[in-house]
Amino acid sequence: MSLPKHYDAQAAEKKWYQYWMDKGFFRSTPDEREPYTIVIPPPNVTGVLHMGHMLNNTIQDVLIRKARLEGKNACWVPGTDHASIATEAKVVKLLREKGIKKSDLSREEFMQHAFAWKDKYGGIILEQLQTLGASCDWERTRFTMEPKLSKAVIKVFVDLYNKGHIYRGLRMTNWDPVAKTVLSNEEVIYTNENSKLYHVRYRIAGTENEWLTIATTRPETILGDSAIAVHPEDERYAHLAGKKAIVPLVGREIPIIFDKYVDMEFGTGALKVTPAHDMNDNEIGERHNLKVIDILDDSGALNEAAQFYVGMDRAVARKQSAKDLKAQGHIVKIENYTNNVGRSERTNAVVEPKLTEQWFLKMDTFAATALAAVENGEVDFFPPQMLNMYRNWLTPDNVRDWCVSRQLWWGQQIPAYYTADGKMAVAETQEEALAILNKDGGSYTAEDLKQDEDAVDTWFSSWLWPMAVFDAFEDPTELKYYYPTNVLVTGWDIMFFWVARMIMAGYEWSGDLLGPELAKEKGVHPFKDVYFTGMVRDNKRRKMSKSLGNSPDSMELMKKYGADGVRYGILSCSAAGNDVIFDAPFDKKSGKSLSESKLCETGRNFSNKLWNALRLIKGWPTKDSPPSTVNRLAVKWLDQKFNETLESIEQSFKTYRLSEAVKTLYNFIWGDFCSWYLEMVKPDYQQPIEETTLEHTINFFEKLMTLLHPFMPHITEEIWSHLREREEMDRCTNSTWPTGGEYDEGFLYKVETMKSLIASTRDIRKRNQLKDKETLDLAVQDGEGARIFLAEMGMAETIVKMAYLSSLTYTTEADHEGQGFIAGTEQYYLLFEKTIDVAAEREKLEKELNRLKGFIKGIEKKLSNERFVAGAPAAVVEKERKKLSDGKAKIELIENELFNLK
RNA sequence: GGAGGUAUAGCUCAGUUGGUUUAGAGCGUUUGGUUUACACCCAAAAGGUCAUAGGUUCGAAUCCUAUUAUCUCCACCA
Repeated sequence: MSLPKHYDAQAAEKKWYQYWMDKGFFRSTPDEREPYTIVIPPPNVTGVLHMGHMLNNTIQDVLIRKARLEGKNACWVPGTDHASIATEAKVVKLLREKGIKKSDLSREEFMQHAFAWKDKYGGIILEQLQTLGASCDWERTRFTMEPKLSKAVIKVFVDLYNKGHIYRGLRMTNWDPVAKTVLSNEEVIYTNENSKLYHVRYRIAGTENEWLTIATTRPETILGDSAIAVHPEDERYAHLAGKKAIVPLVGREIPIIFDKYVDMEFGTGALKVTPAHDMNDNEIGERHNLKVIDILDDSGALNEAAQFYVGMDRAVARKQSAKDLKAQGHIVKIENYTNNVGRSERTNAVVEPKLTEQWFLKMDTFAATALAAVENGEVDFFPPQMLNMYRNWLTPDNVRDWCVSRQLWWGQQIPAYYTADGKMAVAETQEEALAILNKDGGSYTAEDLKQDEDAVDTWFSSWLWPMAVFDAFEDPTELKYYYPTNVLVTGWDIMFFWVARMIMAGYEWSGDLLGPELAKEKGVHPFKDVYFTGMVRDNKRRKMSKSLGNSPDSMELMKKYGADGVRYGILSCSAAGNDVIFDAPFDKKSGKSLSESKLCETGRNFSNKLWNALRLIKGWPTKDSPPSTVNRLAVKWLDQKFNETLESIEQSFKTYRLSEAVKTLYNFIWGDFCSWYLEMVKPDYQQPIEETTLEHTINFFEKLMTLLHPFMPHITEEIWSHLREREEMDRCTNSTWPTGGEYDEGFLYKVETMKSLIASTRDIRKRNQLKDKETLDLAVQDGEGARIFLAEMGMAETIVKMAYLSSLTYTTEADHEGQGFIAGTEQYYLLFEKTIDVAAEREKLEKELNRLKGFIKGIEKKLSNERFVAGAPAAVVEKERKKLSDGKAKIELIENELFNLK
């Protein structure tokens, strides 16, 4: 059998993913095993896989695959989110391109278009996740707007309403006067625009020539003024307490009020208050009980209430009013000014603040519950400092009621029904609404009812996700097995929008669904741990985004480096919670990101390294004879080193330090296994290896593949299949996670000393232009330390083999040709004919001597401090003493060497 | 304006409750290599006053305070 020189990731990845799917390895149904559950943060149904998804889903896959290897019932539920605003915007845009206006369509017609579009283009991202190797149970794929999930949303809305948590109220919203609709915050784009700041003077009522000057960018709204506000501590205006001012043009008298909101530094320090047309003015108006005078109609033109310029557009009215104010002597000055103007994403119209009726969810008790859940440790955050941000958001001062209504069609329609005569009922169905309305003898019919036009906020469906994916609101059977989920993996940017709200929902409903006993036993939190990933940024620290073009094409990356290579690349640079700098270079011409990455290249090279280690082993003929001492040492060492490494990896997993875990494995496999172990046991060319040593080697390789499998599933599966003859269900994917064992730190340290000894001989060869293969003699200064060190089984033989020596001998001579060096605490001489550059040699040794002396001085200072010896743990003191004696031994060696150098 | 994070080698980052760390890895750089597994490789080297200034401690990259830089979220810019 001959294996090609390079590993073909493309072919292997496709083959194995199909195999896993065919064998149902990712399928999960409740059984007697311990469950390990993750629900995917549902990506936007119309989205494509970007770097953030890759990071996020690779992490989830690592966790779920590890759990599967540990024999747990691993269940990873995939799905997509309907993302109401983004998707509706896309559909509206698409329809517009076809010449269809949303306003010409009925709700039903629009929804048909939207669903058709979703069916055609939606879900691409799920296929892309499969390319990445995501081991989701695809039979469980859910969508936040599918009928069952929508039903749950409606049920929950009604429940909250009946419990008194939901109310309807007026709220300042962003009004698009062209589309004549309310916009969500996300649909408003703010840019700095040049405008003018008008300083307008108002006459104080009851005076002839006393004025108060305000600054405004919108003089036309003067017609809707209800007050003038100044800061309560502003001495310039203190005398105006209780006075009134006269609004120019209309001549209305308005109070002068004092409010801390006013910035004394800005303009004149006096602010005109127009509660109907400004968010802040509205709040001031509420505090001071001011009249709300709405002077604009739905299209942004002035209405009757304005008295002047009626029917004129606000922009035209602005210029006209400025002209008129000037003519009447009210304009003090006009400045050029740059301010932040919000425009509609859809129509580019300047957004007008407007009061509209919205639905709200009271947050106070929910917020307290969600905060307590994390503070008392029922939910743990990783990294833990994320709790600070969470606390800050959920503190009562910062919590605002959640506006759950959105002026959109793509979403669950709010289950509120109105009658023409102003009655309202909230119910899951129209029939139930009728029943409520007719309870006291009414006689409304279905024709009398009009359902609320708005849809609920997308988050109002996603907050149920961990319960809804198990159809908990219809039948809690599966919930009882899988809930609470083990971990949620998500970005910290949606901590408040999503994470906190899922916790709220979990505490609100899962207790009832699970029943009191189970709820007590398992808890009602939706997940035990939350692992916050960082944002993926480019090498200029900008958030990767489509519009910037700074995100590499994820599919291209996987094509180039293999899914395993990309998984390695993205994981290795992502410590929990820290932002991820993904170093993809830019094309200088276009400024676009190239689909290249050094990190992914490292991952691909790693796959190739593994592949070649396999090729090496497969090429070895075997013989039936007892293992050599070198091979016995190699096996003993790697076995213990494996145990040590496994322990460190387990530790990293416990705290979700996945990048640490994968790097540890990388270093162990590449460095210890390939560069040292395999080189140690490698037979001479075309010579056989002992069967027992080969068997040990294959065992090691197998265990390593299982450890690496969660990170790089395809290559490990491929290698697994070549290592031995396999049954069809005997795959790396469902192999068994290895258990650790004992290791002797002293022994491992000895081997490290051996490694540095060998490295020193290579360094000396290189410095002296000696060929690596040229065999030389090595002499070690005879002494107890050297005798003990070299007495270790196989040690001397391994040094001879790995350092290309002809012999390793003890010496007592002080003077040697060749080059001396220290390894551990022993003095060695690599022997060869050499003219020694005494000056250079002395300089090098003296440098080292000085370093060591400083080192010793520090330790001596420490040890001479009684408080250290008394206060520090005994083990620490002992370690310091060892450091001291080793250091002193080395100093002595160097001083001897210096003495001998003439 | 409110809040939070980050600052360690040229770059990207580790450094887990302060103590075998006068500090590690990968990439990059330099040097050597036609070693029959791998040049997607092998061997080796150089490179850091741990942002700055104080403090706590027997001991600080690690804890505290201030400063500076930088990033993010929330609110807003009359």
